[in-house]
Amino acid sequence: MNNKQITIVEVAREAGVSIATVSNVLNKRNVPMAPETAAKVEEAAARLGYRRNTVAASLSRRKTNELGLLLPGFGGYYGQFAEAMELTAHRHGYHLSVYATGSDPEREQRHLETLLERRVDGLFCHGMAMKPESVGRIVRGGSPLVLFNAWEWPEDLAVAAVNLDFAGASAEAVRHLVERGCRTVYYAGTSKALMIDRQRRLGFRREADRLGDQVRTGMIHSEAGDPEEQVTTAAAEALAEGGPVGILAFDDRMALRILGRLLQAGIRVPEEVKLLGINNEWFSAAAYPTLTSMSIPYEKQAELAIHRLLSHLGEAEDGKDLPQAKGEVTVPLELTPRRSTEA
Amino acid sequence: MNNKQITIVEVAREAGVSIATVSNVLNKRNVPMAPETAAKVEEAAARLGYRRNTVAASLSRRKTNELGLLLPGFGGYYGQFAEAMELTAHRHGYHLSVYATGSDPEREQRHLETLLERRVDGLFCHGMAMKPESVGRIVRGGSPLVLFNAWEWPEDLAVAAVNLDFAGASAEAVRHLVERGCRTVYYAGTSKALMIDRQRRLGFRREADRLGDQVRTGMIHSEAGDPEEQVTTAAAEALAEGGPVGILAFDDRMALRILGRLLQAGIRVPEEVKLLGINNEWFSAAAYPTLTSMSIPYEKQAELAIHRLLSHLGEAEDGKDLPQAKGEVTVPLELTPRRSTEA
DNA sequence: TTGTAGGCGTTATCAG
DNA sequence: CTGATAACGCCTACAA
Repeated sequence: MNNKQITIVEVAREAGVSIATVSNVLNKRNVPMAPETAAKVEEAAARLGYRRNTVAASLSRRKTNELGLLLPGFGGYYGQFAEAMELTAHRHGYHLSVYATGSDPEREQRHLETLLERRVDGLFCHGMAMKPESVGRIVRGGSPLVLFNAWEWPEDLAVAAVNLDFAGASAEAVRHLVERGCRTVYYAGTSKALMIDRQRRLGFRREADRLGDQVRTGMIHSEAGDPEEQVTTAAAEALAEGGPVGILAFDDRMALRILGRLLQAGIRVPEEVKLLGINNEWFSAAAYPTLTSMSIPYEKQAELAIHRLLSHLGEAEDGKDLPQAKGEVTVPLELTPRRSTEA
Repeated sequence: MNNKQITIVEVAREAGVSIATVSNVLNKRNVPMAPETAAKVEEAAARLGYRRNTVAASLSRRKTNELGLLLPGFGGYYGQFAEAMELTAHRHGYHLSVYATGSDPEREQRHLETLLERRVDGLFCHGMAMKPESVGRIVRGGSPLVLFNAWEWPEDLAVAAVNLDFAGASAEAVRHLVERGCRTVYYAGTSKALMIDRQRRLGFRREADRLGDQVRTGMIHSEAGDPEEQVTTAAAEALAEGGPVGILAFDDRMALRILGRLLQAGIRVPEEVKLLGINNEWFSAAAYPTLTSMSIPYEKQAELAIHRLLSHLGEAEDGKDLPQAKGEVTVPLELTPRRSTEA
């Protein structure tokens, strides 16, 4: 930070007006004013190379116009989502800063506390690593919080929650596989402790139950070892009793890894095994064969979240008339069929 | 921002001391003090739920302890890099905020201006979309700037530049392919206008020249159409005159796409075509066959950059004795051999 | 239409 | 060791 900072005081002196006038001109406030006065100020500011000091402004206005977003990481889905959030926030006049926690409770806590101390106007958290009670203790009385994919979280902790409908997506995926002729369908997940995995299992199970004995199902999780390995073996065995076999992977990354195993085992996709993932990342269209996936409506998610936060701040732009402005919303994914599940 | 904020004034009243004392104990400043006074303050702060207001502190200290990082996006390499930067910054007592520009000059400019107005203590930019003159005009007199992968940029604009040695990596890749028996080697790039692509071409060409007629080379760019398509056709033709053929892709993403095309065309990797990318992203180890790549020393890059910035701020932690603390550094990549280039 | 003055919440300098 | 008090740079009634 420069020591010889130019302030509105200098600009005022240079322009021969008062600091209030400078402030008004520079912030384009609609106070009546002689055009020449404004011009004088503009020119003086430009000549001096004046740059607004937001920290002073924030302190004075008790508002920072800054938002914070906490994510487990920047890669894949999260990165895409962060960009959508950034854009949406800006469209509403806010600046969004993004941080990664690496799913580490300590890093998460540090970021939370720092942002609260910075008095951000709002906070978005995706996949919290900390326990609800700890979050509550930290966040209480601070900036409002909007959560993502927070099923089973206490209502009063956040002003809203925006959840992706992973359960619905899983169900749709199962249907898709069965419609394509799969008599056996596997879900290859990660840890059963992960909430996003639980949601997928839930939808998978629900649809399996609905389908009854039209289809045999199996669920694989990482607690029992390498899921890619397991599902490949399982699929190979099931194949012996008649195919094709369907596999729903936790996400596209896992789908890609499974694809590698299948090819390595000499199993043909989609002829013998049909495979699909979730997230629709770029490589799903690049892989060979291309991977069917469930895509995520990033813009919608972001718009929903920011709208809720702003409406909480009392800045709802009506007109839009989005669903109820607090509580929990569920956002559906969309099936994007590709070669890996073709008939 | 809450209206009924608890300030050190209330804490001071509650503890029955002055605000100066509160400030001292809360910031653990090493002023001599009665332990009981400190305890009283701590307790009062806890009881009242006091939370430090960094914006006021920043204004007063003329220092924010905040750093900003601008990236084209959050995905892949950039995301990994951002995480390393965040961690490194924290290790040095700073908080790093990350922003994506989408390689859009306007978004980039907005972020730059916002961060400058926020008086961040330092700024990191990776792959600027704006022209040097514009950046100079905006940044002048503001927070110090460290650039990444900024070849041919004016010296005085930034306090330092940390560049990846893509030229060297390309050269090493060519050598690797030739050693593995490739008599024809292609570089599949993107736009020739992209600086990071130019660097790769440079190294590729240099090594090709050095090798003389030991090897035939070809360079492909997106200006002439789909590079994945082109390189696949070219490789198929070259194959007719004897293989194996080597392909160095612009990055792992392109390598994965090319891999898909090759497999689709029935070309065997690595038997007929040997393929390698740059960045060593996660999927390079997941693809089938696994992809050879050049990995990036994220931590080193981050440490170098932050160290330079801090040393510019006069906070160099000596001892370390890193190379000269300003100007340009070049960071080498490291070959990570995998199946796709095996003999 | 423009100027004055009192915050905003902390830090830091000096006396006591 | 502790407590006033003047910055820090800007905003915003309220006055002129």
